[in-house]
Amino acid sequence: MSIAPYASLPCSRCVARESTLCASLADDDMHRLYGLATGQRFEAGGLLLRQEGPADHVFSLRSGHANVFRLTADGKRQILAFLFPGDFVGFTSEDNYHYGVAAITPVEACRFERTRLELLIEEFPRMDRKLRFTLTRAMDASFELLFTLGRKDALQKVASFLWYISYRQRKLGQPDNPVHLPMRRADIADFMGLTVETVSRALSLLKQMKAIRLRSAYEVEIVDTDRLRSLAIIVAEPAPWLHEDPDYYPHKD
Amino acid sequence: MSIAPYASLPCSRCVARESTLCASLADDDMHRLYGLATGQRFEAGGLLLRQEGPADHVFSLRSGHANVFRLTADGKRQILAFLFPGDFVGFTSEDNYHYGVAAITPVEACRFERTRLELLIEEFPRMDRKLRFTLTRAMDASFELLFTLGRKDALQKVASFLWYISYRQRKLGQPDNPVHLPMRRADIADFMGLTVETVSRALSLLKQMKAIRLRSAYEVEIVDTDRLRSLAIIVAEPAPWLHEDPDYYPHKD
DNA sequence: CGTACTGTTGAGGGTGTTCAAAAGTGGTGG
DNA sequence: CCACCACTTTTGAACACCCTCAACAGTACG
Repeated sequence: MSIAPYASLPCSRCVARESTLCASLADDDMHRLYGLATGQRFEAGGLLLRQEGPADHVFSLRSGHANVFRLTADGKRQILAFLFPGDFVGFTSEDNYHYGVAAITPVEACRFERTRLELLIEEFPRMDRKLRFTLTRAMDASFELLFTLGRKDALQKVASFLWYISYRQRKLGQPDNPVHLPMRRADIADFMGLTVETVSRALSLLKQMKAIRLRSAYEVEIVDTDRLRSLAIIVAEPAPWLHEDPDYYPHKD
Repeated sequence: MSIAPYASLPCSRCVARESTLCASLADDDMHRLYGLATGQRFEAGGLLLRQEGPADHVFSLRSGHANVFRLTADGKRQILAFLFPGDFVGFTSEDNYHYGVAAITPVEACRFERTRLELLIEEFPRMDRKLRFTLTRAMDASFELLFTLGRKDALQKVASFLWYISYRQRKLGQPDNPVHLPMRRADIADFMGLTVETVSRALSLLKQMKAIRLRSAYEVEIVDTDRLRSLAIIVAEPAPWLHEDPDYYPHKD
């Protein structure tokens, strides 16, 4: 039985090809990973992973945006991360997810069964390494957010957020200046540990300070880059969330 | 040249033997890892890693406690994690550490050069896997902290903190009830995004509620476990409205 | 054009911070 | 052993920032 040529796989034209999971396989091996993938589409609001559900799947985003969130019984929500094309999500050390993942725009994703994926990884140790590097990046990003939540005021938080989204756009090869926000104010608020009103006020203040201009509620133009950066107290460039560039690490594979 | 028998290595009696890095090697291979290790001691306050310094080393804690912190030029500090015996620290995707690591009690640690460690890992792919699992756990813990910082009030934060330390003690095989705090109030405050005064007030309130008793400033007895747990909101209750969703997987293809 | 949802703006109140001082703790030397 | 000192913790009071509640404005969609 002959193997499907790489060029015939959707993977050959997928944004995520160079990211995380997929990037660690050579063209000739891609069909192995593709064979495990279930393509899925979600409407905005659709749930990729359910909080408290069995932790048996992993997703890789091909297009669209999603958020990783955590809810309590009393209705409080904390968004733990925003997912962009190329990101993956679902690895956890728990038996059940302690977070949910919801699409905030229409999403296309590849779903993998974790047990079968782990078997494949065992066959291709390079994947192990790649995943480790990506998780290390995720930890760096998480530290960044921890600092933001713990030690910045509302204005600094919102400035940091805009800076972060701008950065993510650039990492996807898009222009970084008109910042397009795929999420609602409520999402921004739950990400930064604020309320919608405070987020709105902070944006108005940034506008009034002439640091930004609001083309629409979801389209932000950065006018004064220095001002915004100094407000964000960016000690370090926010590490991309679960997204990998050309290997930084000293040892190539 | 003969190989040192495992029993003669300090590793055979080390707390960290079953943790992270070290656990992924068989007894007969331990000398390889040990050969890369530089034993180091730090007094309380000593710096294992310097924020902004070159990211070229990794530490594994054999004894004592440390914190991972981040400072800004204006003096604000956020503690990102507390380290216990068996923990390791130092992997990052950046060229320079965006955090520092300081001993809060006397610390014994093994220091590894990252480049040489990576070479060893390449030889023993099991280490890659083990590190990945450990990093996944670290991400879970980080998510937990993000939720705490973003969506809990002062009392809940301090309750969560006590619960966490109690948990860490249990995981080290120690009794979990008299909670011994190796860190100062300022460390707790900088971990939970509060001030020392607020931490102190929260502890006094917990004492007044008869949830805890303060044997000394650093020795906390949990009197009312249920009360403390419910304040900490440790496990998010399964949100009912999430389980009603008819189609978990909206679109198959 | 009406409806529902989302975002913005305003006013008042609560929680945590800031500033300040007292009380507790540990170490050193007389 | 006590006195003294430096440091940490606790407690108090006033203030600031963000949240809550509320009303209004903007936008999308039928």
